[in-house]
Amino acid sequence: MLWIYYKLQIIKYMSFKKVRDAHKTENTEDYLEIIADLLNTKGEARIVDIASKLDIAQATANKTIQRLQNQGFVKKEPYRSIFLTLKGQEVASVSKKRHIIVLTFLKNLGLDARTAEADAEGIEHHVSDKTLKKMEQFNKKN
Amino acid sequence: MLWIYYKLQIIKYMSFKKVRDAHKTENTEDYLEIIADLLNTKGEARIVDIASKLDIAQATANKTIQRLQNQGFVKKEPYRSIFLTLKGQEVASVSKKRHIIVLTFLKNLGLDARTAEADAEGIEHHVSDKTLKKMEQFNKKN
DNA sequence: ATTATAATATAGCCATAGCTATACTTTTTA
DNA sequence: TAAAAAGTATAGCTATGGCTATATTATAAT
Repeated sequence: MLWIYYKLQIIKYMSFKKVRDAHKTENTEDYLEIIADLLNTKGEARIVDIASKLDIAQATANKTIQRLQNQGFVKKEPYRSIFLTLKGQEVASVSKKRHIIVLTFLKNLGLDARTAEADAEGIEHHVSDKTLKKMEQFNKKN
Repeated sequence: MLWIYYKLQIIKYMSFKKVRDAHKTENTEDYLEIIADLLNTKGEARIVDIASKLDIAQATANKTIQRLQNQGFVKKEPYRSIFLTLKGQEVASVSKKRHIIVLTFLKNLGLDARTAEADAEGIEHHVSDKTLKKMEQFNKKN
């Protein structure tokens, strides 16, 4: 049964790359989700609000928005509010769905809203489609 | 009930900082866990092995090991193998325990070993103590 | 013992995501 | 409408974690 151990080890260490890849998209997803939220609730998304929600400096938010624009997720004119491109909308939509599934799952597991929300935020970017499905199944049962 | 929505929003957005903090320690935890593993199985931990397991260049591993040494997690002499300080051992130990709990949890949820391992790797760094306890409870039931 | 190979270290590059400080617009208010 | 406040942009800094290329050292093989 030693080979099983080694196989597991190999699988284990192959996953580090996946995690690194997830990290690259994580920030992007957070921004796009927040922008979509702001557009829905306030009607417009501005740098200040994003910075405030992420609890970062406005300069940092500004810089990231510029990157998102270069990468085609977002459109904006100087000193104006931010819009999502189609590409950006798609990412935001998928992210939001995933977020809700993970959040509901954690609540169903017995966690309070605060903890569920905090952990969901970190976990959602690292959950595969397979795991997401299992969480959905669990949610239906509960 | 609108205030509940707003409260949830506030909680939600306060958690971004926690996630960022987790990211800072994430890489450290992965390294220390791997080093502990290598010490247990091979008897020594070398840069090559770490780089290979993480699937990164040796130069990258080397640089990070230097940071870990500066931060007091690790000790090593030039061209020699790596040892964990007490501080490093503690982090590795906690990380490993957490990893096993999350991994077991995902398997109990019905996931195959490969997926469980891959997702556990990403998730483990973002799971609070409360959630970890719920996962342990779930594991005991199954 | 010398040479070849493997491992480690270093230099220098890139991108990201933070920050503060400062400049510049836009909006609000008096 | 002019001044104050708010919002945005930019410059320049830090740290991290990737990379390649190139030393340098240690180990293995001949």
